[in-house]
Parts: sequence; C-alpha cells; structure tokens
Amino acid sequence: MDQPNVNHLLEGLNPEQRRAVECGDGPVLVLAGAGSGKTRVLIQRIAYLIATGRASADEIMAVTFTNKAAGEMKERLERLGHTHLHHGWIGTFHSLGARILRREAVHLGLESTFNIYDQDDSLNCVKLILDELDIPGERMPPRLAAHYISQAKNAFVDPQQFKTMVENDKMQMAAEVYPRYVQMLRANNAVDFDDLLLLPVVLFRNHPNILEYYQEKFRYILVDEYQDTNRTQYHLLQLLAQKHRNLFVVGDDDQSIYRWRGADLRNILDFGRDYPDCQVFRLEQNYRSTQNILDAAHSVIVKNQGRHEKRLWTQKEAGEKVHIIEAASEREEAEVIVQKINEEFLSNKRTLRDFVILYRTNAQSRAIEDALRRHGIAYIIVGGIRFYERKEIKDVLAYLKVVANPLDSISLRRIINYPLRGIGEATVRKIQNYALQHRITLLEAMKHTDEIENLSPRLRHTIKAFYQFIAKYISLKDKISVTELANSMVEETGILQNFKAEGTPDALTRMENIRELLNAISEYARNVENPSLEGFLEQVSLITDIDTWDDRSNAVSLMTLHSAKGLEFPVVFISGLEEGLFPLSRNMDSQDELEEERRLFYVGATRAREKLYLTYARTRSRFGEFQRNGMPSRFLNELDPAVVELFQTRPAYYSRSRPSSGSAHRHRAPRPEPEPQAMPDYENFSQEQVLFRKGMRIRHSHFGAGRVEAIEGHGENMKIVVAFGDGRIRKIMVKYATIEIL
DNA sequence: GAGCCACCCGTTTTT
DNA sequence: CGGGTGGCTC
Repeated sequence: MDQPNVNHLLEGLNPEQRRAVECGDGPVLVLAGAGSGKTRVLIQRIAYLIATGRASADEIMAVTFTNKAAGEMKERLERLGHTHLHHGWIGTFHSLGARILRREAVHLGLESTFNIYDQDDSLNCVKLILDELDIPGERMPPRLAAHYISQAKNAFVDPQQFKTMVENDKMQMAAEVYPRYVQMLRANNAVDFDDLLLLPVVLFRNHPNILEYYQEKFRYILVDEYQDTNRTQYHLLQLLAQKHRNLFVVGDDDQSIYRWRGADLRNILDFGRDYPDCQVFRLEQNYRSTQNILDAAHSVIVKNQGRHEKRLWTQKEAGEKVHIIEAASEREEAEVIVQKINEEFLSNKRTLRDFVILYRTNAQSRAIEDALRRHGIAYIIVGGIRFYERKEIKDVLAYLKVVANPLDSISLRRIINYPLRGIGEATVRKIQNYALQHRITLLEAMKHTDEIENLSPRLRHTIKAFYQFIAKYISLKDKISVTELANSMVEETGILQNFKAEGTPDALTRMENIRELLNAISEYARNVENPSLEGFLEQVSLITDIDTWDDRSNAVSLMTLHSAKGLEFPVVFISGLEEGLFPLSRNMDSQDELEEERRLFYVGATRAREKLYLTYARTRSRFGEFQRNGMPSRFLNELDPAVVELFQTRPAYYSRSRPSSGSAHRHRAPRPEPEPQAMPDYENFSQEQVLFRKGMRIRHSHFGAGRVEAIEGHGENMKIVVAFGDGRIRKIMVKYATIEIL
C-alpha cells in the first residue's frame, strides 16, 4: 500500500512499539508491561490505520476499560487530526454494548428505552423473587444469589446450563432465582450491567444477519486491558472479529486484577491458541519508573506461579530505594504519610497532584482523610460512596427512570411512597396483585384504582393522583427539554422543600446533592448533541469513579489499588500492608486469589514514577471498636532487600539498630523526624521479628502488661510466652489475642 | 402506615 | 462505626 505521510505517527516509538503500530492485518497480541506505552501504541495504531487508508474512522472499534480512558483516547486522536472520531465506536465494553442494544433492542424483545439496573436494583429484583419463591433471607442471602447470577452471566452460562452446574443447596436456590430474574428484567424493560455484554452475544448468535452487519462494519477491533476481560466479552470479540480477523488486543497478565468479577486469564494466556496465526509483540521497556521501583515490583510478582516470565527494564537511573514505613497505628500511619508528603513537598518542589495514596479497601480512606484534613492538605478521593449511588440521588433518578421507561416497576416501587404519601407495603401488594391478574404493569394498574379491592377512598385518590403525576411527565417527555422535565418534576415532588424544612445538616447535604444532580442534567443537555432522558440516565449508569477524577486539580489523590490501574504518579504510597488486609484475609487461603492480591500489589507499585512508600500499622481498628495486631504483609518480605529501606516511626523499637551505615540516605540533611534507620539485619527480616521480640513489653487485653519471654511458631500459629505482672507466665496464641505493644 | 428502637451484620475490589 | 432489618407502639 502506498503510504501517505505517516512518519509522524511512528516517531518516538521504540522498534517493538513501531512494529506493533505498523504491523499487517490479522490477529495481534501485544503483551505490554506496566508503563511500556501501550496506550500510545493503541492510539498510534488507530491513527495509522486511518492515515494509511486501511480503515475509516467508523470502521474501527476500540474498547477501553473506563470511560476516562476512552475519553483520553478520543482526545489524543483528535489532536492527531481525527476529529471525526468523536462519534466513533470508542468506549468501554459496557457503553458499546449499551449502544448496540439500543439500536437492536427490538430483536431481543426490549424497547430501546430500556433502563440499566445497577447492583442495587438487581438486588431488589432478587429480593422480590426470593419473596415470591418463599425463600427466607437466612436460607439464601439475596447478595449471594445475585452474585451467582452475575458470575453465571459473566461466564456465559444461561439459566438452563446453570441448573446442570449446581453443586450445593445455595446454588440450587440461585438456579431457581436465575430464570425468574431474567424474566423480571425483561418485563421491566431493563438490563443489568452483565446484560450489556451478554445480550449482544445472544443477539449475534440468534441473528446472523445482524452479526454480519457489525462484523462487516468493524474491520478493526482494538482492545485495551485484555487481561481483564471475562468469558462473555471474549465471545463478543470472537463473534465480531470473525470476519476480518483484525483483532488487536493489548494486555499484561501480571496486571489482571478482576478475577473476582469474572475476568478470565485464559483469554490472554490462550490467545495464541485461539489465533494460531497471531502476531505477538512484547513491550518490556518501561518509561515510567526508576529501576529500583521496577526491581521491587518484579521481586514480588515473580512469586506468582501462573504467569508469563518477563522483566521490565528502563533507561532511567536506579533512583531512591523503596521505603517501608512501620507505624504504631492506623492513625500514626496516616500521620507519617502526611509528614512524608510535607517533606517531599518542601524539599522536592512537588505539587499536591504528584501524590497518590492507595489502599486495599475503601474503608481505609477514613483515617487518611482525617490526617489530611488535620494538616489542611487538599485531597480528592476516588470511589467510596459514589455520588450516583446516594439514596437521595437514586430516588430522584428513579422518578426519571419511570418516565423514561414506564415498564420499570422496580424504580416505580422505589418512589411510590417517596416522599411519604401513605402508599405502604400492603397497598403496593394489592396493586401488584391486580397487575398480575390483569397482566398489566404496576403503573397501569394504578390507573384502575377503582377496581382494586380493599382500598380506602382516600388511598384510591392518592394512588390516582400519583399515577396522574407520572403520566403527565411521560406525556411531556418529548415535548420539553430534559432539564425542564427534571427540574419541574423534582419541584413538584416537594423533595427539596422537605429537606429544607427538616433543616438538619444531613438533610441540607442531601438537598445540595439533588441540586448538583439537576446541574449535572443541564450540563449534560448543554454538552451533548441530542440530549435525551435515556441518554442522560445511561451516562449516569455507566459512569465510573475514576471517570470523574480530575487529574489537574491540585490535590493529593486517594483511591483503591483497583482504581489506580492505568494511572501514574511521581510519588505513590501503598498503605495498610498487613497480613489480612493486603493480602486480604479472605483471599489468603486460595493460591489463585493470593496471586491476584500479589498482582494488585504489582499494579500499585508500578504506578510510581520516582518514589514508592509502603506503609503498615501494627494495630488497626476494625469496625470502630476492636484493636487487633496485624503482621506486616508477606509482600514486604518478598521484596528484594537490596532495593528497599526500612523506616520506623519508633526507632527505639529495635534495640539492635546501629547508626545508619548504609549509603542510601547519606546526603539527607536535615534529617527528617522521626529518624530513618536502616534495618540492621535486613536479610533476616521476617514478620515475627518485626512484630515481637524477646524482652519486648506488651499489654494483653485480659492479663494486662507483661514481658515477652519467648516466641514459638510463626505466621498463623505464632505463640508468645509472656511473663505478666501478676507473676504468672502464659502462652498466648497471637492470632486470637488482642495485644498492644508498649 | 409510620416512626422508633434494638439488634445484627459486615467489608474486598467495580462495570 | 453505620446502615439495614425486624419488631414494637401509636
């Protein structure tokens, strides 16, 4: 093919990246390590395909993991001159799936106005079904049933198949719920998250002609983060790529962290078997981190069995060692992090946006937030309670969902008595029964209140009034703007006034949140070409935490390790490195799950450009009350001692420490407080030694203060022999005891 | 039907 | 600690 001017698209790429960008047609697997420039390769590849005339912009489908990544990709392509890509098929699996479903809804027995249910809505459906089936919550926790169903959908297992896979009575009950659940969603003209992937596959399997259209359309398919695709996504890609076979996937098996959500490593590990003629490119040069950081990350990840051997390298200097910091408590851990941020801030001319603090669970953010607030440091937090999952927001959205899709009885139930209008559970049941008898929807049934038995005249009136209220907005939907509709509807419900009248700080916050939602709607209406109620609701449903994260704001970022995937920061803190927390105790027994935790550590560590701090606390409060002593995470022990340096917040803790003789912080002046100290016998660094030593003074929750006389066993089975103040010597099983180190 | 209180449970991680 | 639930009273 005669090549127009594409040299600028290849400039600055290393040879392997370049080969990947300009390779010929057919399946392609790019094994791209962390920080190896995979996003760049994807973008340049798209630009290259267009520039060389191999495909037009709308013949390319590019799938990313988050909307944010999709947005960045579009932006960078636009900067390369591809403005027409703005409307292209670049997005997440879920958003692209939704787009296909909206277009083809009719072939699946859906209307194009279908609503997208989040887990909360799904859970409500499952609860209703369990009620219907007379299965009490103690016998079958609704969350578990929902989980089984979701897993099945992710693994591309339909209700019939699921029945044959039942292994225990819980699964048996889930097997009963599953078909009914599918039915219920259909009846409500709704789909759940998993359906956004699953239903397109069903569609394509049942309608070869439709499949053919999309196969023809998408000459080139590019997929980012391929290691985190599940089985259903795998089928979707296989179907779409069957014709042109131009499937270009980029991934890194070491960064697969969504197994729990159905991600299947087989997809990437077996790519070569599925596509024997595929071209494989390996990007192992890292452009992000210092050598020490890479070595540290590598020394941990190699402990995994199920991985492709590979090693990242960099041309960057070794850089500083990785710092491990031990703190006495979670509060102190947070303080130390703040202190390090201050030091860095002062000595290295950094800005707040250079820092990220990562943790395993959202709950850990609290202590860190407190410390940041105490010190007046601006921070932005990703995740936790999402804006669109707040109760008051979901309530307002439910109003809009019912207007957008009157078949949605789940949303209708949510608002039928909110704000309180006296239509309680018993009344809803009566209406529901009438609806079932006459095979109409819940909303329609409300129109016929006169025919429903055992209702007081007042209640009849209330129900009818509510019906008319909803009906009015349904008829207004296409006549007034989304903004007007939402504002007017919220106004008429009186929700805002109620909060105002209540006057509590909590109520006022909720009021503000609803105002913010209304702002978001008008903003949406201003920015989108053809704003629609469905469009807004879909955008809201598919938004992710990280999508709303503004990397330009001048603040320290806080997020979970999962959220940090794909990002990079000059200075990274990974906190809570304790056995049971990271790795999380639930995942410590199974090899597979432990390996996923290790990959999560690897992902976190490789976010760092220049500095990596790993912190842990000797005690941590759980559920507010209980203090339990944790041991340092095994990942710390797995780190190559040559590239780490240990700090403690209580230097006296180690009696044998000598003045630092290592060279690592020779030039450090003035010495930070507290004083950093090289671990003297680092080779022998082990959990037991960090936690307990002979002669150490401790306090037991029951027996009071005492002195450690001996240590027996290790890990889970570690016991300490303690001489207590009452003169008695007791052997304590560390695992079960609450022990404070004095 | 609604409001109040006492208990219970939990928590990964997210599209 | 904080949210959800179930049982109680008005």
